[in-house]
Amino acid sequence: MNETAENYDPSKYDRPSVTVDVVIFTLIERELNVLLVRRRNWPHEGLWAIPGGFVHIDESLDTAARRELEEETGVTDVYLEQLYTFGDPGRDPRTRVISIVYFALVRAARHRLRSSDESLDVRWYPVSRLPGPLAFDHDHILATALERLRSKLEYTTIAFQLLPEVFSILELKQVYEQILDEELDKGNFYRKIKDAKVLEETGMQREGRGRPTTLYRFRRNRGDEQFVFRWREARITEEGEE
Amino acid sequence: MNETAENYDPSKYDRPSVTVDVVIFTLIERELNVLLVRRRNWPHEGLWAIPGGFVHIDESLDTAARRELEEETGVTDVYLEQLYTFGDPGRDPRTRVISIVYFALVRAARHRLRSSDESLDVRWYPVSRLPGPLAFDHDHILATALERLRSKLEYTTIAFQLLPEVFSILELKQVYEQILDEELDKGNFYRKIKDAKVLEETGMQREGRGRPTTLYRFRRNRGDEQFVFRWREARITEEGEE
DNA sequence: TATAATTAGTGTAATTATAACAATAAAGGT
DNA sequence: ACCTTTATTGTTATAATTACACTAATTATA
Repeated sequence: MNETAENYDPSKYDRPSVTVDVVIFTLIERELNVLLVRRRNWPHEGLWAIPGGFVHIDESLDTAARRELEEETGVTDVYLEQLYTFGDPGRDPRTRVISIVYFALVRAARHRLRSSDESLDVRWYPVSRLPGPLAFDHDHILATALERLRSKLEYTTIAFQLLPEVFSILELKQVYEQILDEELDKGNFYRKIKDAKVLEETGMQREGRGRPTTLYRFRRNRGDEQFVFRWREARITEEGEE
Repeated sequence: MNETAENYDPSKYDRPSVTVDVVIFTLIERELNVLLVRRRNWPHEGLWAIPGGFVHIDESLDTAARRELEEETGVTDVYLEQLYTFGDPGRDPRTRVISIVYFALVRAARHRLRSSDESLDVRWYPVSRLPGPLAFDHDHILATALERLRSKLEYTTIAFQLLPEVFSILELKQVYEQILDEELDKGNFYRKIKDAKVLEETGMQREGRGRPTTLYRFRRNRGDEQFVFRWREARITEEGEE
């Protein structure tokens, strides 16, 4: 990198602006929702956008993402990973902006949302019912985030990050079904999850009508390390025979 | 993003420098090699580093990566994908530098390499025999790139990008073995590759001692789209029984 | 000319994974 | 008693994975 940094002349090369944006997902009423902010100013005033802001000069990218996330939702302990960096010239009509985009999963949301000076409004939208096209290239960014979420669901345990501390296996199954948009077999799901040994019994039960729901907790490895286990039950479709 | 760009004051926030670095892999004598440049100046003078440079204000990140790649190796038609963005403050002692890192696969390399003003030397190194620790956080970056390469080998066709236009199945198998660092079964490999229908016979053969080698060509989908097929034969190891 | 060497490929069978769906179990409510 | 609800286990067919043995085609060499 920067083999030429020592003879760098700021007037020779303009530096681009660098922002972090965070695609924040949560479940509301069993539906996958994304946090959007409504723009107050030009360009795209009135359109909804993915929240974000400038990277401070002395903070890491991860820290910047966590800060943005907390500023918007107030939540601190969440799953966060870097998604992709978007930097086409012209994606922002004001100036060259390079956005490092993160995606975050927050637990079932009853978070106070705070709209800032620059936004008219902040709210959750179901990903299947967005309020029209988003600002900038944010439709594209959101599509990328959804793709990553679906793909990681199949070989990691990120789904747990969308549920409360304590949950039932049926609730977990519903998360998979909602995000992958397909029905899964009850019996096979139970076995698969149990065999993966990623759950821990809480001893608690939830009662209502019917057999009481046994409640589990996600068994953390150490720190935030993701377990690796492969879900499947969605086969790769082959091209037609020849 | 940039909800605050309209009231942006350049003197209030310093802008970080933005570079693209490119981890360039190739096969030399059946071994996986990476392109490194030797630093001429402070910091880390004399150490080897991953090539890269500043993003021009009017070029996309992909374009910048391709430009860097061509400046270093002269090659133009290669597989390139964005890897990750590294931006910890302090990773470069001179100033805040955010590096968007790409990784590239080039075909068996007999490329003229050009060392620039800022580097003492440019050359390929086998990834298993690097010349000591690399400059900056480049050991970490290289490890990330290798991880991505290995992982994508298992469910995409990127391995083809390391071979010449025309190759034998056994040569392809050797690429997998070299990169995954494990032996694969000959018969199963033949079947798997043939069933995937990603190869096209060239009609050509290569003769030597033994049965003549039939030569294939990678059957492109359209453009650069990667076929998706899953290799496997490396099982996820379970934690010990309980 | 036989046979060793080398690369290419097919056969077979055990094991494991996936998928569909049927059946049983444990509660509370009516 | 039996209906409803959630939690489970059983069963079976099909498909994928793996290991390893075998056949095929050619050139080099003893």
